[in-house]
Amino acid sequence: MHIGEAAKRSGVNSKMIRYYESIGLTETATRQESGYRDYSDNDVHALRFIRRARDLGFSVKQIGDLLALWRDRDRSSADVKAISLQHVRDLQDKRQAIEDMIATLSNLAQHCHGDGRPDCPIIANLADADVELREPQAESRPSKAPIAPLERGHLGRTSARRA
Amino acid sequence: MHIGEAAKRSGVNSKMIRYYESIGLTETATRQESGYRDYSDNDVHALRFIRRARDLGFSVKQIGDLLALWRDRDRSSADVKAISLQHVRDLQDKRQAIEDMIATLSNLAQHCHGDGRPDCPIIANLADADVELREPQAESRPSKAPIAPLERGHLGRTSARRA
DNA sequence: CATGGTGCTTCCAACAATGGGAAGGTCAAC
DNA sequence: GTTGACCTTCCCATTGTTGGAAGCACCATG
Repeated sequence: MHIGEAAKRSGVNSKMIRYYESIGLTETATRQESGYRDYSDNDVHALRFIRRARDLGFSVKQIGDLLALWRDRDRSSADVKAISLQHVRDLQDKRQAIEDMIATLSNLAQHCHGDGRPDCPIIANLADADVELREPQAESRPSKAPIAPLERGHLGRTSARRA
Repeated sequence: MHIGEAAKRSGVNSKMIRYYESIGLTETATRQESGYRDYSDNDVHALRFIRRARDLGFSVKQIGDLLALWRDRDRSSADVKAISLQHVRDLQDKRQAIEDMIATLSNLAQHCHGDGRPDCPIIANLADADVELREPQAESRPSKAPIAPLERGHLGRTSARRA
């Protein structure tokens, strides 16, 4: 079948199929006389594998490893599990980083009137980290370093809403 | 002060300072006769603002908006809040996507022996989404679509561990 | 047969944010 | 005067994906 059909069946679009081939993630597709790439059901199967792995957030590099293990009938499930668990740890780290951001920002936003006036604890905090939120309480701890430095790196365009 | 000093004080490295200027996020730095960029305490203040906003996961675009509001003495806190809350929602979406991945993958991993044998529910599921995990229970619902399609887009190199 | 239209091909660019590095200029200290 | 730290600009790489242009293949209908 042609690449378009393979794309439809696998859920990986033509562009990406070619890309995956170009980086060696998939094997070089056979060609018809026309020059068109030719795909088998097996190829589609592999593409779906890739698609699912991507949906689980595996990197292309990791998927390469997983594909190799998939093809290896003598694989150890331990190897697969190791890759997966490492990925889970990475995901947990990301989640933690995001949760910290959410916590800080929600807290700041909660204390923002959100009206026509300029006073805003969010801006104030960005402008000067020493600006603390004053809870309607007694204690006014001069705590520094209010915002978690956390991980550097800032999550790609993950929330690419398919508008 | 020179860019290196500004970098040290702001927590934004020289490379990024120049980048932020190049994309118009910060104003064009004044130059000394030598051609070196010259920074004031105010400039450093702005850079720290940017740094904190980045730590909260705001995009450069959003930071541009926030900076404009910061400079605008007549701003409405509502505008700041709106940007922030939108960002919180984006973060929550990302968190949700990540949590779904974690849930699926943890579940699969939990059912993987992780020994020397090749049998592996993780690989099996990637290879064929119809492969369901059989809980030691009675019901065997033929549920399809086990893995959430979720958002496309796959979180940048967020977990860039500072080794 | 000519003409479309659709799908395929390759190649190049862009995105976001950051880092690495080359080739060269400036400045201060020695 | 030379060394070394710092600055300058410019290009490249990253990650995964998308967009587009220019050109060929194929199949339809007029």
